[in-house]
Amino acid sequence: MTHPLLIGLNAQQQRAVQAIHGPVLVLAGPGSGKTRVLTHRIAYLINEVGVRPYNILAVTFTNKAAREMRERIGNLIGESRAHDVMMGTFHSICARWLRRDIQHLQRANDFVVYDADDQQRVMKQILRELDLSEKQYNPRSIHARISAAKNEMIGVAEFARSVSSYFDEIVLRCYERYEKQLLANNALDFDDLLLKTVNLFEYHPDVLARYAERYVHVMVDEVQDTNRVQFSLINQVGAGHNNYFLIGDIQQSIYAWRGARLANVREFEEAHPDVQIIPLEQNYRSTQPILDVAQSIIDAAYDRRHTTKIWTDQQDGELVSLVEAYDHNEEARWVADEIMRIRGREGRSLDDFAVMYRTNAQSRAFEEAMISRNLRYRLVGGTRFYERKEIKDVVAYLRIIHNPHDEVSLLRVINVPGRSIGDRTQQELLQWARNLDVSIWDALELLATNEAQSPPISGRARNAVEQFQKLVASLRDLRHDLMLGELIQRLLERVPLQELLVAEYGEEEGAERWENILELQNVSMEYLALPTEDQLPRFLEEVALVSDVDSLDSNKEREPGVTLITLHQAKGLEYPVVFLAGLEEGLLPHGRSVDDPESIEEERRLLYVGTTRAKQRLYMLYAFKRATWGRTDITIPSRFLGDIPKDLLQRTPTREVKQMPVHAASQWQSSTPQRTRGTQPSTSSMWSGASGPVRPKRPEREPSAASYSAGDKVRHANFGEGVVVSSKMVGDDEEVTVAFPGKGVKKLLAAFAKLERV
DNA sequence: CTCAAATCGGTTTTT
DNA sequence: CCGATTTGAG
Repeated sequence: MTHPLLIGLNAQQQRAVQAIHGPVLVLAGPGSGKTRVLTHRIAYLINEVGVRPYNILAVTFTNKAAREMRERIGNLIGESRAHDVMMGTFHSICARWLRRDIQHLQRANDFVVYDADDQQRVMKQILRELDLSEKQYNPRSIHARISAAKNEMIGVAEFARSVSSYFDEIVLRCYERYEKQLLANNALDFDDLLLKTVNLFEYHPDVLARYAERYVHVMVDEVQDTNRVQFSLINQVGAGHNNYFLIGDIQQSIYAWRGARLANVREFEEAHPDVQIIPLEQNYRSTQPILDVAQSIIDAAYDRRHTTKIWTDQQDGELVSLVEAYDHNEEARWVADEIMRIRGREGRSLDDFAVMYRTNAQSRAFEEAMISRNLRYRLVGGTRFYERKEIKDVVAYLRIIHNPHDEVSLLRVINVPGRSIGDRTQQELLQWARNLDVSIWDALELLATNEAQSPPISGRARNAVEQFQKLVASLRDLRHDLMLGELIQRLLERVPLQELLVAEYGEEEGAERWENILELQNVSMEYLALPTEDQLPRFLEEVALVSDVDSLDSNKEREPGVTLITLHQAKGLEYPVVFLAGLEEGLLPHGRSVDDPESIEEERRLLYVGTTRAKQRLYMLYAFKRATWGRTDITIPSRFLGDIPKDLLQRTPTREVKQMPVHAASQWQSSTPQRTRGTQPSTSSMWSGASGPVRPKRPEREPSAASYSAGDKVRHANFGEGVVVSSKMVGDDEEVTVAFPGKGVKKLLAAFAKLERV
């Protein structure tokens, strides 16, 4: 008799669920139900094998995946039993462990976690102190280098040994200083969360032993995207019991640029000769035509050692559409229109649709098209909630309440709102603190308690600084006694941020940003259940570690909307209808990857990931012209399109035409998809170069006449009366520029802004 | 120190 | 093109 937890699983999946001893490597294609396998396996281990939830460690790629998996396990075997499984991303799990045990590394556990923005601020400060020009040494690239080193577990000392260029010399000096600074601020950056944990385990085997004993089963999803530190961590924690369960898809490896090593998988196999390798090849997600396209893209890969066949029994389905748009705006408009058509015809929810693209910047045109058609959408990525300036300001206050030595946060808000503590004063303070070898906070305290010998500032500035110190100190006094929500309330009462936002951004946007702060306060209510003194630290930790996809919840309450998302973020997700936009040379493959064959191959896999997100319908789009930075260029369709046999695609015109554009049709059909694997882009011969066939010319869309002209007087619901400065047609929409006395000049979409003529 | 004007420069992808 | 940062005047 089949066990209840195995019902509905195929033979390979059952094998994976039941492989309860020793190292297991599951090589799973897209849509093969690996999440399901992981879920059922955990439930099975607990219910049937008698493993305690507490003894299971499962690492997922996003926090969202962990949350959903926990919920599903709860449905299978009961919430209370699912509760104690240790689940999350590498980063969140390491943060939990460090919070508990970092004192073994002589560090306090009230550390704060620095995100990209904070890291950058530290770097800038360091460049300033080292007297290096920011122009010459870009803080981002220096930090990128340090980050890469940390991912490879190369500390300052080892980095020093491998310096081989002048740039490295500079990086080394910054690296040393950067580490010092983070230590002084009692801060860890993203990379430290992993690296310090590995260090902790390395230097303190007794601490490691506790974890290694506890976690009888170590499971890791998306193992192809792990970097060296993460792999070390897996090996450290898993070595005791040797019950590894690693799931991955080599063809979906898209994170080499942040240190992911495919070699981890190979090394794992070599280190464990007894490894069981279980393939999952059946795809339950997509129709055959979609998989055919995906397969043809991956089959053209330069390195075919890993290409495995995936198959489905869903033979029927629409052919994949290939669409050439005139420019990025038409591309977006066409997608929006097609969504409206299909939605009506097939009775679909907006949740069924996703638009995927290579760079975040591409989302803009889609947003505009959705807005003008009143289609609700959900933008994933871009500026995230916790990266918004006003949110970061509040968070910075909370951070110094938690850990006043956090210099980045302190300097961020010391003059927000304006307290007349300008750059000059700040630099003086900083210098003074450095000379005394104390943190800025310590320096402020010295100043406030009048213990200072020769303070660097006096008069008004000094008074302002002391006021600030008192403010923070008084809030700090409350931190253990007040619920997080109340603490934020007190903060907002004493720091007039609302007024500041209105002053800075105007009535409307100021109110919008204030809403964000109130939303933050709302989020803080989720921590009510924790003991009062734990609320703030846990909140700060999560603020730093949430990713944007995490917020893509499956909440039934929310309004349906089209998902706009980057290809990277789309990994692991699926949608009935998918539009892959901007399949052009320079975009996919991205221009930054063209001189490196390995990177090009990663771009290919990225497209593979994109195509395999689609369940029923897939559209691949490129534009004839694309505007970047206001400059419009003629494009070349992505070389990867040339790897798809023509009979797998249907060309779909973007507008009603009597006949297919002659050139486009004949070109496509006459091109023989003979692949010259890896050596040269096969499409280049088809499209680019003077000798190639002429690309279809499309007439410019006839602009319909603008209905407003300069000098017209109009009224707007929010801005009141104004005078039209100019008006132009942007596609189907009229963009009116209106000057509102006292409110400034605004660009408005006529269809949207509901202007009244006066 | 603050404000406005001018200049610069940036786009991969993310935990 | 748009935002962030720098510069110069008050």
